[in-house]
Amino acid sequence: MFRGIANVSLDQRGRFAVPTRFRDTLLERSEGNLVLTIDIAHTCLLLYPQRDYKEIEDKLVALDNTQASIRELQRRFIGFATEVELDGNGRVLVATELREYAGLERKGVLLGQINKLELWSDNGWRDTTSKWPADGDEEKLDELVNIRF
Amino acid sequence: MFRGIANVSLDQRGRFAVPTRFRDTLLERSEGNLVLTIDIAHTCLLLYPQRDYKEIEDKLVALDNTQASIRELQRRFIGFATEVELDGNGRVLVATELREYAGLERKGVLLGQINKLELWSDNGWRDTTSKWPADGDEEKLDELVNIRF
DNA sequence: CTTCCTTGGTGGTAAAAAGTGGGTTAAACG
DNA sequence: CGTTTAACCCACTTTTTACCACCAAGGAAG
Repeated sequence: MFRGIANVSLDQRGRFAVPTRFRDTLLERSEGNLVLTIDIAHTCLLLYPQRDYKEIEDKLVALDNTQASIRELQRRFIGFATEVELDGNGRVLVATELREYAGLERKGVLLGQINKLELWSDNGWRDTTSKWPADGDEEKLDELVNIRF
Repeated sequence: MFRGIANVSLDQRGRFAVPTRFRDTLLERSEGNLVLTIDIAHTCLLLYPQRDYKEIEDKLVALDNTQASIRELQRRFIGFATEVELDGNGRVLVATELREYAGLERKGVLLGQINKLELWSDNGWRDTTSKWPADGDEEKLDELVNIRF
């Protein structure tokens, strides 16, 4: 599945080339059907093979949406979900609304995260990374997880 | 497994030769499949035989990632994980993003740490080592572990 | 002590692959 | 209908990567 980091650049039309390292996995798993949506907790976008997206969407739809907060969750995740596919050169077109959400202009960062790829604007990514490693991370780690790295 | 320290130098492309002392172990255990990622708590990189990496990744993926801090953890560890292999001369290529994270330029230090190798920039390593041994460490040690060195 | 040979480390080169830009056609939108 | 947006495709440029060759150091043998 997906792991690793890559810098990408968007052209004037808002397209970016998916690095080949991810492309093969992507095509194999999705047969070309991808879904791009927003991350409901962070200012980045998420690119899923369709089947992996669907899995999550199904769970989300099954929730009790008389609750306003769940309604809101569905609205965002599903509302922004856009079906995309790779063009002949392995590029994905990012719709204007999605670019705006993530603050994407010319430069972005693509992160492999197992079942999906995260797409950050260069600025957004810088902001996130600049916060770590932070002092005390090690202690926090111990509280969070019990993994020996 | 891995132990010991070695100085390495990176060339213009960011490659470094794995000292032969580590190389044999590395190849034997990994069949050439290695994973290089960042240390989530320190400014150094970690080089794992793939199977040892996978073991950790699996645990990490199993965690509940609706928690922001866990998500962040995955983002770092998995997001930077890059599959690498030794070239014909026993070298490893360190991607630009990883070099940046660790502040790696021309000189580095490679440290054996049982299941992985740590790769520090010379400066990063100097900073770390300059902080120890500190007065009182012996007392702290007693609190932490019960080992007679 | 000197020379040769082996082994590890370094840099360079050329071929292949990946990425980028843009022109043209087709489709959607107002 | 006119205008804008997206899809498709072609061609160029840049980057990557595999491979080769050289250099330096260390050890063994004469």
